[in-house]
Amino acid sequence: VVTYSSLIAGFCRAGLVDDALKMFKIMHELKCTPNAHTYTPIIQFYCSRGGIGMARRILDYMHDYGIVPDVVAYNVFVQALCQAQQFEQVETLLGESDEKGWMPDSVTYNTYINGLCKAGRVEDAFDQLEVMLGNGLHPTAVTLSILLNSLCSESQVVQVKCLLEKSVLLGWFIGTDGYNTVMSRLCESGQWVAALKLFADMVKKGVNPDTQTFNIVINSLCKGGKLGVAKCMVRSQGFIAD
RNA sequence: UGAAGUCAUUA
Repeated sequence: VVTYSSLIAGFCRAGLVDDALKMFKIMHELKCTPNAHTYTPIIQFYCSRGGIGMARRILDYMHDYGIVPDVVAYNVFVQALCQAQQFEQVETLLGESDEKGWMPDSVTYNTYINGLCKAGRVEDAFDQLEVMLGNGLHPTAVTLSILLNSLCSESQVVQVKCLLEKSVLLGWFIGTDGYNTVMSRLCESGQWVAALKLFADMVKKGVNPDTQTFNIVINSLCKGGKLGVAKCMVRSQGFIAD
């Protein structure tokens, strides 16, 4: 199964569904039973091409044939629903999760929250965050990055600073990814001074900048013509340029 | 599972 699932994933990634589907035939001949890993890439392929109906049919098929779709399979589907802005469908799907035998995880909610944010429904996104927390799930680095990202595009630096402070009170740890998100929003509006301040902030708090952090800052310095400072940054301790 | 599939931020 692992061998064929890997092949199927590879074909799907390359856009070659037909070849992927041929693998199912071979598996059948070998009496090799597909599992959720086997089907998920196929579901994702159709989802990425707007084939939500097809994806749904595959999920139903799996269910009928006793290959219970797991949380990853559903997460792929949730993302497609979000991209199509079919949020009521997401609600329905989550509501039925119990009887369908799966439990939404942090990726499920991250996907949903991100979809709502991107659709401009930030209030709803925060409601879902509450639901997520109510289900005993902790916000991950990705959750925070999603929220910070939307707050940065919605409002101004001041409010983001508030969130950075509040995050400590809430016990949420904003790490490298969270800072990267905020800094890239700042840089995109040419606020490289604020970005550099934040850079200093994170170092002070013991959050280690990674290669992406440096790239974000260096990129904005270059765009702003601050080539000297940019060159300095490249020579920084612990930075591995890529 | 220490082998396969899903979410955000830079280029």
